[in-house]
Amino acid sequence: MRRRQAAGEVPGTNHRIKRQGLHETLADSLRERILNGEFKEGEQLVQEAIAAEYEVSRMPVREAFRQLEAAGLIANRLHKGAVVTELPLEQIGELFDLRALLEGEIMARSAPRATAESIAAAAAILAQLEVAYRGDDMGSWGRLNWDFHRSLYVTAERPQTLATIQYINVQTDRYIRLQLFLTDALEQAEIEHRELFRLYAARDAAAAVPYLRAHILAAKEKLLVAISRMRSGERAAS
Amino acid sequence: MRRRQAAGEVPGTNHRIKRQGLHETLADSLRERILNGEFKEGEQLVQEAIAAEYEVSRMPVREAFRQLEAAGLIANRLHKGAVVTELPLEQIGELFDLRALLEGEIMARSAPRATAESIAAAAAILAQLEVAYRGDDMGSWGRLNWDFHRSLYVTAERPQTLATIQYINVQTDRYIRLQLFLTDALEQAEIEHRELFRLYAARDAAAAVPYLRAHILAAKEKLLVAISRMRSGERAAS
DNA sequence: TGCTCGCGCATTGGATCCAATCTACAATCG
DNA sequence: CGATTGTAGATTGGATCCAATGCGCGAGCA
Repeated sequence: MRRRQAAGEVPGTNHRIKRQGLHETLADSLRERILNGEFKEGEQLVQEAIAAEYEVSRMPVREAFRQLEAAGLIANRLHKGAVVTELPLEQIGELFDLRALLEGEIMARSAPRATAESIAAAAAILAQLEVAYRGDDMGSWGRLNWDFHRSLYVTAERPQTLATIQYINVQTDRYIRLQLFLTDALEQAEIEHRELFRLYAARDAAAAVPYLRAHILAAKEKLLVAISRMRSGERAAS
Repeated sequence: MRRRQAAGEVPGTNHRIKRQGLHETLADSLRERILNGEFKEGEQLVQEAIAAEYEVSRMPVREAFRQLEAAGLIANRLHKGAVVTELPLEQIGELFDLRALLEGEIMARSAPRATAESIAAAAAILAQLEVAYRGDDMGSWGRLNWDFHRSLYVTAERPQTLATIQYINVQTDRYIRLQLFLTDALEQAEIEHRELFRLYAARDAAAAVPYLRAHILAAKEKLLVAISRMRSGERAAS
């Protein structure tokens, strides 16, 4: 990228452009690649290599790395490079416990405040989610899954809680996507999503909260089994 | 800092040195200054000015800014500089609600697991805290206050939960320190800390959890009153 | 043969230079 | 006289260069 052409911009068609720095675009791309499992746990990321791949200097890569570090996806060791973080099994489980706690809490407040608009918005995302599901489009499934959950929470008007939940969801996302590869949990998730939406649209917080918690904790159990199998398999292979 | 002398290092006395990059040292210093209220809400931070003040180039400042942005203390607007974030009153309250929820949850697990060592460690920090209190040393009081709370939680062995709590505490810290200036809440906090420690040392989770929650929520109420008074005062003055 | 010291390579951290962009103010035109 | 445009100053974003650090390998010595 020698002379300024900010990624996806086409000068003639600019109606609503992105207005974000190169490093941010980079961070988005790298985050997606980590969450999709392209960069595996423990893998080292070399600034020079990434910079060459995207045809930029190392500078925006450095800044992107800092953002990813703050998001907990990589760890920067002084003068020793960055590695994709690897979470022990208990901590993955702990993240799901946190989600059950926080998402339950926010749902208790958001469901009674559901509006016609918020319900329509959630329905639209759910539809996209099912399309992605049937199309085996795992890349967008991960993002849409979070978008759906989030669409159920916005009416709570709790930005700090939502931000905290989002942070935790980023961490769990890559393991969830991994699980979708390994198990047939997707079908079950689809059913639960539909029920979750139904309860939200009915503004039935008393039913939605325990259902949501069960949804998250069930995903936790399946996931932990899948990961522990996979990891012990890897260990045996190496 | 023309030729390499990493801030606080004295070459002859290196037993356990910090091993951290300049940008990290900078981030620590700037964070402390924001939390202490030296940089007020909404105030703009100019890279060049900070760089000149610390006698470094703008580069480590840029990296430090990114860390602070990730911590939620400043906001970087593209080509428009960084400003210290300002939270609306409701969101400050929300942060305290989150703390009550999460710290209560972790205390329920950590108190029964208290060990002689963890109790001794907490007692030591509590002693330091009271020294800082009597010495009117507000700078270290802020840090010690968090250290004390944290020392009560380590036995829960929930690193992700603890990290989340820490993140939220960083946000609330500057308002707490502000409150200490404005009110006489310190004395009350000291009493509650002592009681909190007593319950933890007795491994009485059933009593400690509600007491802790009440401790946090009481602080919330007092703080919100103090801040709303201060802000309306500022508005009237301007 | 085994251990240690030192040198060289790989990689990151920091400094400096240049480009891009935002703000504000002023000049010009209707 | 007001609106709009152009231009200068300020400030950040990106590129390139240099310094520092960590690591591995091989030479040299006991």
